[in-house]
Amino acid sequence: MVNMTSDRRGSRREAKTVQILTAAWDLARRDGLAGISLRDLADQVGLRQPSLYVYFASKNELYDRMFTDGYQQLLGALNAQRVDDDPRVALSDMVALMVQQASDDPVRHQLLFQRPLVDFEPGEGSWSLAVEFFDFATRRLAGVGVTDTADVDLFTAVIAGLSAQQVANDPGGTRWVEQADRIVTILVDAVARPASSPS
Amino acid sequence: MVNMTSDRRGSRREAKTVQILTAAWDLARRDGLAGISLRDLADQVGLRQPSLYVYFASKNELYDRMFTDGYQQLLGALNAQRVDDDPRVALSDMVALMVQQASDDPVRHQLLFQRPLVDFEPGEGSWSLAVEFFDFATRRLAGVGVTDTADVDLFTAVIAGLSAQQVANDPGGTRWVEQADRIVTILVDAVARPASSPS
DNA sequence: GTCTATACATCGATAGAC
DNA sequence: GTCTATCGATGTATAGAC
Repeated sequence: MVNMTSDRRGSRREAKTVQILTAAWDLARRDGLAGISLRDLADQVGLRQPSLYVYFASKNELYDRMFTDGYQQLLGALNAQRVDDDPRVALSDMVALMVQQASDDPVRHQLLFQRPLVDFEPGEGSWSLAVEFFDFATRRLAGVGVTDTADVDLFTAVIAGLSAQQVANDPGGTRWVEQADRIVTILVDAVARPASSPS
Repeated sequence: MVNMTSDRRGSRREAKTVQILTAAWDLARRDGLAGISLRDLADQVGLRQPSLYVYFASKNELYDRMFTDGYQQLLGALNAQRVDDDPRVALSDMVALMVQQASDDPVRHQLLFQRPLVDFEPGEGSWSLAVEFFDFATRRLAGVGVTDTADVDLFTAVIAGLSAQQVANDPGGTRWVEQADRIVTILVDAVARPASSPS
């Protein structure tokens, strides 16, 4: 029993799958995630609509592949970023990068962090990447001493808020990206010494 | 020329319109905003699908009415809230109320503050209510001395973030609502005395 | 693996009788 | 103002030939 999907003969199939996935992201950026039509998608990759079912068992499976693909892209960007020696700067860099990523690809941000598709629920395997991402962020927060749930909630809200405003009111820009360092500094200071106790 | 829409004979029509609007919100909460079907909507109000066109010229006009209706609801809640003498507390109260409102009705929050419908663009008249809301928030921020664009951006991001997290991760709860007062205090303090200048 | 053909459902919107 | 009937488009998915 050879593994048919990972040996040499599977490469063509994988390449086509990647091509379809890329076209799906393009269509989602144009028509919205829910607006992806399998006919349009097939046209984009030089296939007839029913032929897509050779590569994906259903539209839901397509969304699932996009979901994992999106997290892989995001984790790739995070891991490619240099980690500053100062944990606070490292956290600020991560927050700025995440807001920047949301600004660069609002549709991906929407699929990963909002719940824009009523019928779509990510499969079990897909969640592992989301967990991996969450662990990454948790470690960065722990680096500056933020471990309490309430404190973590503050930071997740700030990241979500900067991203949401960036996407909704300055798509492609940096208006809220530029606020990342400032607000992280403010929050870290405030959480580090809880009450307003002047030294 | 009498005004047919506001005299006594118009009341039946207005009542039916309100009934349809209420049913539309219910359907949106069940199937999502984009998932509203005019056939389902007609069923809910005891009409046949084509009869809805007596009250709304198109599905887009229905969304437009929901948009203005949503802002009226939100402004109503804000105006009904007691205004604390302390401007900082008044601001905190507003932020907490907005996050609570988002938690109570995520679909309304989605329609008013995100852009979930690709084809829908609010009509001119509808934006006036959005402006009215924005002015309301601006005045509260000015009360604590926040007028610079960058500072205002910080607060709008925080409100958006608390709401987004509340809706996505604790719908119907108060986990992020409870963070409103704390983060407003932190931000007001930080913005009021910009640098970290110990007294 | 790709195709043609098609089933089957649902949608928004319009025409015209009553 | 409400209805029946229907149009025309679009959607996912399947059957079966090649």
